[in-house]
Amino acid sequence: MIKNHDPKSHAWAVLLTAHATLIGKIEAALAEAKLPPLDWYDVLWELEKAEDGKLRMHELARRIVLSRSNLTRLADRLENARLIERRDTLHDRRGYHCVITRAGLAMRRKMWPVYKTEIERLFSKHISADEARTIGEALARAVKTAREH
Amino acid sequence: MIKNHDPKSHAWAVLLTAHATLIGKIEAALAEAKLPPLDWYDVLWELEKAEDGKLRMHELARRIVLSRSNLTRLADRLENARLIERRDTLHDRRGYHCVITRAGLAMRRKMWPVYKTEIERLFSKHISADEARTIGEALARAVKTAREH
DNA sequence: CGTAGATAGTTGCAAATGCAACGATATGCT
DNA sequence: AGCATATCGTTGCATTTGCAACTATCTACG
Repeated sequence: MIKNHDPKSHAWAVLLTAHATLIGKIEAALAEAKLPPLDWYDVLWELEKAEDGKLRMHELARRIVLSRSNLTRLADRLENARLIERRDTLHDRRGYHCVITRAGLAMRRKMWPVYKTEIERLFSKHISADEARTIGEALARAVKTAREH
Repeated sequence: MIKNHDPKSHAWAVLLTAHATLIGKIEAALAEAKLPPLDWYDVLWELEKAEDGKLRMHELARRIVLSRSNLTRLADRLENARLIERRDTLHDRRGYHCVITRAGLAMRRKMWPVYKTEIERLFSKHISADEARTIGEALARAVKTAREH
């Protein structure tokens, strides 16, 4: 099979359509299961992984790759749903800690099987472990340098 | 370096952050250059590639992975900017052809160098041709099967 | 033919997003 | 100490998105 595209542009193009297609399916599966959108999962999971289940707003925004103002409102929604709380920080009165609640932990746990099933069905099933390693390493390099500056 | 993540979940996670990070930078570069957002590029490019520079709405939506209703409004914006036109189809009075205009071709050509530079700077520069092939093939497989059903 | 159901595309409305501006606090420099 | 500057997070506003409902047309089938 002959491709008249250079492999890098092709990879980029496919990355975009893969992202759009798979995210669409995953959001649909979550909605179908009456669960919140993927955004919420990301927040909950980052908090759960973090020391003491808490992070500063700006740090959380950085980790889930979201603008600050958008995180403010995403956090509002999660706080309304009692899945996280905002607590004053001790040493910087400008900011807050986002803290995951017990209900937040439970929700994350409830979302995971649905999410996981979709990742496997749509993604993992179709790629080998070697390919996965290649993808992970290559993209991690790109992200790393994109972030540095 | 030891990872305690399986390579596939890791690849998925990195894919998401890479997408978010790089798209953010690319949109910023386009805005900086006073050019329209990436969406517009996708529409223009699909039309330009298509036979006679035209496609049915639903086909265009499918190719750029966008819901129909969102395409309706994206097309409205492009039509207002005179970059595309909607023309009645001969054989199906329900639908239209989206046709790229001369100005649309020019705009696509104007956006490309900016887009291309960013793809290279943020993506291509950091991956080898082999890695690119692996990424392209693996993700294409995933997209293909995700679309089939 | 005529009707039932599918398909094309648009629209209304509620929710989410992006951007710039803002108040508050922290930091650095003289 | 005192002032300029940077950072933290939020807010207002205009734009974009997502979903369901809707009109119009097409297709299939009795």
